[in-house]
Amino acid sequence: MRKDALHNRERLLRAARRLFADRGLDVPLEEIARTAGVSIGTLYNRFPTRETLVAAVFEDRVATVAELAEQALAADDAWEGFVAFLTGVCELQAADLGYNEIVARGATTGTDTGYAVMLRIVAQAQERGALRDDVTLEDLAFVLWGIAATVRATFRIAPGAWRRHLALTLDGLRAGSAHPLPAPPLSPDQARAAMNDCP
Amino acid sequence: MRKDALHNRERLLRAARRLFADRGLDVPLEEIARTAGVSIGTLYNRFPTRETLVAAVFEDRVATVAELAEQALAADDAWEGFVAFLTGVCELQAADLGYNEIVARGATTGTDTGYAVMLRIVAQAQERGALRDDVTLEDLAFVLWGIAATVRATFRIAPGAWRRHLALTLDGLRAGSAHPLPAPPLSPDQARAAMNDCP
DNA sequence: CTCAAATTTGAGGAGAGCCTCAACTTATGC
DNA sequence: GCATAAGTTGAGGCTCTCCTCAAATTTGAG
Repeated sequence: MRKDALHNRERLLRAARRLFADRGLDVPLEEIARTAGVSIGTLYNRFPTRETLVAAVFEDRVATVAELAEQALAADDAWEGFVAFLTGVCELQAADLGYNEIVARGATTGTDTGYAVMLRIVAQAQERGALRDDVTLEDLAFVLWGIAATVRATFRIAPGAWRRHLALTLDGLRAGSAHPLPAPPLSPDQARAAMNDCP
Repeated sequence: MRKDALHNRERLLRAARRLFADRGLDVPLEEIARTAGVSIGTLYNRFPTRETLVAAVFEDRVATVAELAEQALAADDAWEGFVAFLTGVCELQAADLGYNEIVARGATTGTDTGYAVMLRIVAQAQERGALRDDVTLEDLAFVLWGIAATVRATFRIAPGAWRRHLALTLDGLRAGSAHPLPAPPLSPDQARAAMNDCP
């Protein structure tokens, strides 16, 4: 790749990172190009679709979440680890509206490795008697999804307000507070499908 | 109002009711007019803005929710009443994607009477020791908001799946399972603002 | 320095929706 | 019936965003 091309790529990523974080994933591509000081044509040269650009911008988050997961699994107290993981994911969302929308569109459960790690977190927390036995990873995904809505809503007005919502939800997830659940859990495929073509 | 005008108004409302329920509030107005067998100009004659149309279509829901609230307040078991109210609101959403989006845009907390009634439900459930003392109506609005996301996602694929999410959440709201909350609650105005200009 | 390959550029076509308004049609009181 | 106010119509202008492509420019190997 030629050096000017690489340079423009960097400028585009910087601009996109900033705009996605502040205004979400639906910023007009033309605006990203303008902010980067580059023409719309160049943007399309480097990133043929919006999706490729989004993927490039949020590439690093995959590693960050994996790291959070490792820490959760290594924690002495299973419940603390579990809470720290969920809190960490929410903090990522609270720091970046774009990442929030990625979660809100179900991309989290999309990656296979991410899925596997989260399964282990749930399993460990349940084995150690911290997390109620009847929840599945899919339940958790929806619960987290709901909190994502609160994170997004309070993004500007009251950063940190989502911590209350998370705390309330966690109190319902503790092993001690379990009451019978009224319906069978969703299969992984069903959950993925539901989140991906959410109206 | 002339009789043909009234007739067209009815046809428009019928079409809008159906399309909003199936596809949400963002259906193109031209499509509503076409479905109603009427021109776009007529739609604009009857309903100058999308908002007036939406308001007319969902007018009846206000009464329905008030009724649910009355039943909740009259219940013998305070917790049962509280649960029935939340369940009822979710069922309304599950039956109508348009109403789901209205809730998801925070219009529920908008009406003053609705607000007052919900305050009474919360207060009563807390006085009778069923609902944990540290939650506010605003907390509840966000929680319900989160569940609305699940209702919307599972709308087609797994109707009823949201009942699990609601049940988990309720287990966190019971008086018995309360652990300290990490942040101060939002004021009513803050909550309203957060929901109304949610990015 | 030269030139071909790589890259950039931005005007413009395409599609979706919103909304208006001047010309036409219909209901209704007299 | 008739006049007229009320109502309907839909083509067309407007805005926004996406995306393409032929012409102009830049890079870097030889």
